[in-house]
Amino acid sequence: MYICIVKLEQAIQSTKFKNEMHKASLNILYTAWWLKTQMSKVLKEFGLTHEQYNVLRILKGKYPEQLCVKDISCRMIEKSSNVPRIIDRLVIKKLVKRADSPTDKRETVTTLTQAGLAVLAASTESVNQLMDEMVKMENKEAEQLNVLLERLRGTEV
Amino acid sequence: MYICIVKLEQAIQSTKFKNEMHKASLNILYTAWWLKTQMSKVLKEFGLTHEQYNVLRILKGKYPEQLCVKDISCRMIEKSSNVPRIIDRLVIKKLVKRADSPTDKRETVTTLTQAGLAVLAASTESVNQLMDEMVKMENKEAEQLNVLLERLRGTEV
DNA sequence: TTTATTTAAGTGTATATACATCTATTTTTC
DNA sequence: GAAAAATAGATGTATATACACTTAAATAAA
Repeated sequence: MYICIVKLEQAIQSTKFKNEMHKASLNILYTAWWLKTQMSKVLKEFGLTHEQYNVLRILKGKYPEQLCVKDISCRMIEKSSNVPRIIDRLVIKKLVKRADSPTDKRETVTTLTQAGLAVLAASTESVNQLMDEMVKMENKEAEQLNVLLERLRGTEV
Repeated sequence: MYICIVKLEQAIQSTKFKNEMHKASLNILYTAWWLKTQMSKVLKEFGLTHEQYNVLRILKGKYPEQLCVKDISCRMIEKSSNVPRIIDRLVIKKLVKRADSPTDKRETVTTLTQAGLAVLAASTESVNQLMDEMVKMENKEAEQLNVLLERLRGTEV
């Protein structure tokens, strides 16, 4: 058991921020890293990486439908993830199976195996349990956080 | 010019969230990816990666002091970054110089070169400009966001 | 219908992440 | 002061990221 570093200032040993928005952007990057690290520790027990888990969840969302690489890519949180190679590794572990698309010969379609469903169910339970233990936040606060994050991103470039 | 995807639901093509906290965690991961992607586009013009830029900023924070690898590591946003190899690449580009520590023969100390200072100044200006254009957020809102992010992380494990 | 364009996915490379291991020091302990 | 433990950093490997490029197939344009 260890005490988590709470304050950003402690976490990155810095107190000099240009303004609150600058601090917020570092805070988001740090919090994302923290979330991923915590989750990865749990997923490792199931032999999964964070991104492999993400692909399995996406496949589950449409199960038993078969999804092509593009359909998976556009649902990924990190868009630039290299989905074909993540699928390669899931195929080796027999958690998904891949086939040629019947309608478009360019596409390959992927779906969960029974093993994939089982591993996903078990790992999801562990991840949810971790989140419940780790994050003590009121529903109202989480709602507010969602609003602020979308306001932050909500603009044209 | 393109319209950014604002809503998380659109960005990851999903509307099924366990609860607001689950949505918030995905929202943080997505927003962090979005911020890093936007910043990396700017940094690429200076031949820098996001992590190389982070190391340069940390060195600037203590300049002209020389920092050992450990001092840099503990200030990184992503703690597991492999600082020795990031420094390797910055040395090749002649943006930093590395020397043996006079006080501890195990340590190597790193400091910015004049070129490093110049590249950092120019790239920081571009990054700040991007952030100003991209993120339209009131100071009060950013403050609130910081409070919520730290509440999210503020717990024991 | 033939060519041109677009699209889907796979491949290659440099960098980064995550983690384990190794070596050379320094510090601690006896 | 010598042996044990801890620390700093380098190194190796598998996976992921970011981006450019290739190939095959589908679609659009001529």
